[in-house]
Parts: sequence; structure tokens; C-alpha cells
Amino acid sequence: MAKYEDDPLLFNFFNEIGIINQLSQNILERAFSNGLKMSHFVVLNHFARLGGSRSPQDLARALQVTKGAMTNTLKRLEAKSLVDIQPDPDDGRAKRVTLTDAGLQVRNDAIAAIGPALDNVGKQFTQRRLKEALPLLREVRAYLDKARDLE
Amino acid sequence: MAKYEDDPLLFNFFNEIGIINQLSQNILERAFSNGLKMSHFVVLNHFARLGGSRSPQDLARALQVTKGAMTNTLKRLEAKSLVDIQPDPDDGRAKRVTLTDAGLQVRNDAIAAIGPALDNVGKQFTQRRLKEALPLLREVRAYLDKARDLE
DNA sequence: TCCATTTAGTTTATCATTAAACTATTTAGT
DNA sequence: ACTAAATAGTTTAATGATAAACTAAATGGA
Repeated sequence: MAKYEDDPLLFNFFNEIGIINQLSQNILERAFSNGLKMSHFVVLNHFARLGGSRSPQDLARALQVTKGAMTNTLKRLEAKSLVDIQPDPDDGRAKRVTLTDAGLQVRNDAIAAIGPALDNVGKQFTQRRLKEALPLLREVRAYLDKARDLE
Repeated sequence: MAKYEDDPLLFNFFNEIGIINQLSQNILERAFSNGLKMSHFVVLNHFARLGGSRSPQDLARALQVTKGAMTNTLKRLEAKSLVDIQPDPDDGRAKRVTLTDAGLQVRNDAIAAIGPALDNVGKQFTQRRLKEALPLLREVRAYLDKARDLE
């Protein structure tokens, strides 16, 4: 069996992923105004792209955070009236979360604000190269996601 | 100018990166014993691969965290005797950090522990595909790193 | 029907991280 | 030599995350 000291390919792969994540989150978050956090933006963006209503648990699963983290995020979004939270009429345990008009506005503003930052990155890396990398990233993500559930 | 609602390529790219990061960190961290955290492992691994001694500031820069975060990480590693920290004889402001034998052992144990988890990933994704993706990831990382300093 | 199990959401304790303020030391320009 | 600026490291306050314990409601098998 290969030792990972000698064969650090996967290691390097995850390492690059980790650093890119940290740097990109940082750059994007700085472009946001009103102290909008990445975790908040991600929820707003999820709703803006997919529409409809979701339960907190659905959101937690889709966005890969714990229920506790989602409770916290939604509490802050609700305090700013960026989402609306109502009891689920069909399930006494659950809630239904929807995006408010204000929430959509904040999300759209955020998208606009990060445009310039992304433009600069886009200048450096051709659409083609990024597009070529996406399928592998998606597969790795899907695999890790499944692996997590199986364990 | 393209709107990112219509052209979410970079967005998707960073999104996949973010989720892969979260999942991979999670999987690896669970494989560790003794409550070894990824942030701690990364420091131990850095020393194990590159050897020698480093200042806390060097480590912070290399591992892309703030000085404060590194202070915290090193404090915990030192408490477990996994690193040795001495004043820098040549610079009264600085310190020199080195890996202890115990630190190297913990790192090697961790590498061994994550082997099986990585084996499974390795089965799904050929060396070739991962290898092909690395250059782009490295370039993106290098670009973001530079962009951060310029801003 | 009843009870054990599962599921949704919250809360708590612990911890990592950042940004910013602060101390101490070194470096560099005059 | 002096002083201003830069640098190394620590500390603090705020935030976000997790895991685990907990409450409440739904589900499903006997």
C-alpha cells in the first residue's frame, strides 16, 4: 500500500481546495456590505436560485451545515427581515422558510458587489479552463457527500 | 457586463470548492484520534514535510491563517508537547518553532489513520484526473493569494 | 391503541477564526 | 544617534461552527 508521505496527490488536491476556499471566501466576504456573512449569503442565494420554501433542516442538508448552525443563521436573517419563518401547517415539528423581498434585494446587491472581484479572477482564468475543471469537482463533491452518509 | 445570475461559472466553481473543502475536512478530521484538529495537523504536517524551524509568522503566512490563529494553534500544540517553541536568538521579537519527536509521531499516526479514507477516494478518481486538475487549482490559489495582498 | 423510534428544531459547551488594538523590538531614513 | 515606520507576537471581542443533550411532534410496528 502506498504511503501518503510518498504519494501526496490527494493530499495536495485537498490542500489546494482548502486554501482556495479560504481565500475566495475572504475576498467575496469583503465585497459584501452591511456585514453580510458568507453563511448568510449562501442561504439567500439558495432561495434566489431555486425559489419556493424550505425547512431549516432541508437548508442545513443542502448547504452542508449542522442544524444548530442553520438555527443560528436563520435567526440572524430573520432579525434583519431577510427571510420569513412560519410554522409548517402540515408538520408540527417543522418550519417553512421563505425569502422576503428585502432578502432578495440584499442578495442581488451582494451579487452586484462581488462582480468586480470576480471579473478580475475571470480575466486570469478562461471560461474554458474553469469549465473543464467543474465536472471533476462536482464528482468529488458528490462522492464525498455520499461517503459521509455511508459511514 | 455579464450578470452573475446569468453566468454563474465562477460562482459554481467556488461553490464546489467550498463544499468539497467542508466534506473533505470533515472526513479527515473524523479519522484523526485524540481530538487532533485539522489546523493542528496542518502545522505538524508542514514541519514533517519541510523540516527545520519556522517562526509563527512564517507558519501563519504559509498556512494562510492570521497571526492570532497561529498563536492559538501553537499554544495548543505546545501544551501537548508536539512542538517546541524557543525565543529567536537573532530577533528579540520572534520565536522559533520546531517539531518534537512526539509531534512527528502524532503526524505519522494521523497520516496512517486517514489512509483508508483517502484510499476510497483514490479508487473513485484516477491519479490522472486529479493530477490534471492540480495545475489550475494551484494557479487559482496563487492568483487569489496575490490579489489579497494587492488590495 | 400504545409505545419505541425517528425526526425537526433549539440550546449549550467548546473551539477556531478573524479583525483590530496593543506591546515590544528591529529597521531605515535623516 | 534618533526617531518613525515596520514587524513579531499576544490579546480581546465578535462570530460562526460542531457535537451532543434536550424538547416536542410524528411515525410505525405490536
